[in-house]
Amino acid sequence: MKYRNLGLKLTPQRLAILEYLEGNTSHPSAEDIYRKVHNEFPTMSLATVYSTLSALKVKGNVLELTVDPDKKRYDPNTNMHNHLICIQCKTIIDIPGAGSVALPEDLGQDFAVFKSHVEFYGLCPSCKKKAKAKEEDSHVR
Amino acid sequence: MKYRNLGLKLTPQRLAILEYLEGNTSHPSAEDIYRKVHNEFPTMSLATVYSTLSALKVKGNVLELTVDPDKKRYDPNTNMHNHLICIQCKTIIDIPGAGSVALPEDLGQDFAVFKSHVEFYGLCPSCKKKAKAKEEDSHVR
DNA sequence: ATTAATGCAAACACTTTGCAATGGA
DNA sequence: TCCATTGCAAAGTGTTTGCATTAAT
Repeated sequence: MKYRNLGLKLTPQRLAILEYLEGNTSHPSAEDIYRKVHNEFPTMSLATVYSTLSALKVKGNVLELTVDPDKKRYDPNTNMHNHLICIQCKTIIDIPGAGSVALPEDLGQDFAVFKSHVEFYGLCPSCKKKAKAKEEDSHVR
Repeated sequence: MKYRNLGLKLTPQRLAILEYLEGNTSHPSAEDIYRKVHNEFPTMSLATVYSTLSALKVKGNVLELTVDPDKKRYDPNTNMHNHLICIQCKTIIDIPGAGSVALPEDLGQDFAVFKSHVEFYGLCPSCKKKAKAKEEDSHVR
């Protein structure tokens, strides 16, 4: 099975969390994960979610995002990518972008940069469409 | 006086906070601000710090940063700039960078981007120097 | 005189911890 | 069997809120 080599004991709880996370691009919080997995697994506790996330983070199988001012979000996509935060609906959307952004030239010597992460603040496709429709509507009136 | 046009009542507490923030590049947390200002102003309460920060944020005089996983940090520099988080000493350092980073070309139509913020993860000048010294030391041994 | 701001304490939200019981390896 | 993991509850942070008092305008 695909999770065999994680170096973690594969409890049913962990499998349920891993399955929920697999390919998930919704950047769920611990609470989000708990709610979902709790359905199929009523005995699951929130502490277990936190402990599993912590273990996965250490193993490098999950990224802890600090894009939400209220709570940590988790991302099973550990490949380098960026995020757009929709200022309207607050959705967090993956934005491809492999290479690390470069520091301004004159600073390159002073710092060592290992990775970078870009937060775009704007409108997601859905909210952009709505805003455009609203704007056109106001022209007609 | 320079804070007259904020549209806020200028209480001594607020003046003390504004003065502490003026030109400050340390990205302090609410607690940091409280501790400092509490010295010269023993009656100052933490709730007042939070309420003042909230008012300043609304007025656009302070930025609330979400770069620290543990707490919010505040930045009186509201001009567009980026940040480097030193993975060694955890310091947050301003990195110039005016223009908004561009989205990947093929996504430009779907999204609307108003601003962007780059987080660089690496070593600050001081920690880079230390790391280099240590490395050279190990060559000699 | 009005009305917003203060300070305190209580409430809240998120996350971590201690520990006995459980169950993978 | 052994030791990591679970679930629960309690505790720990950071932040917000309610409210009577105070003070800026």
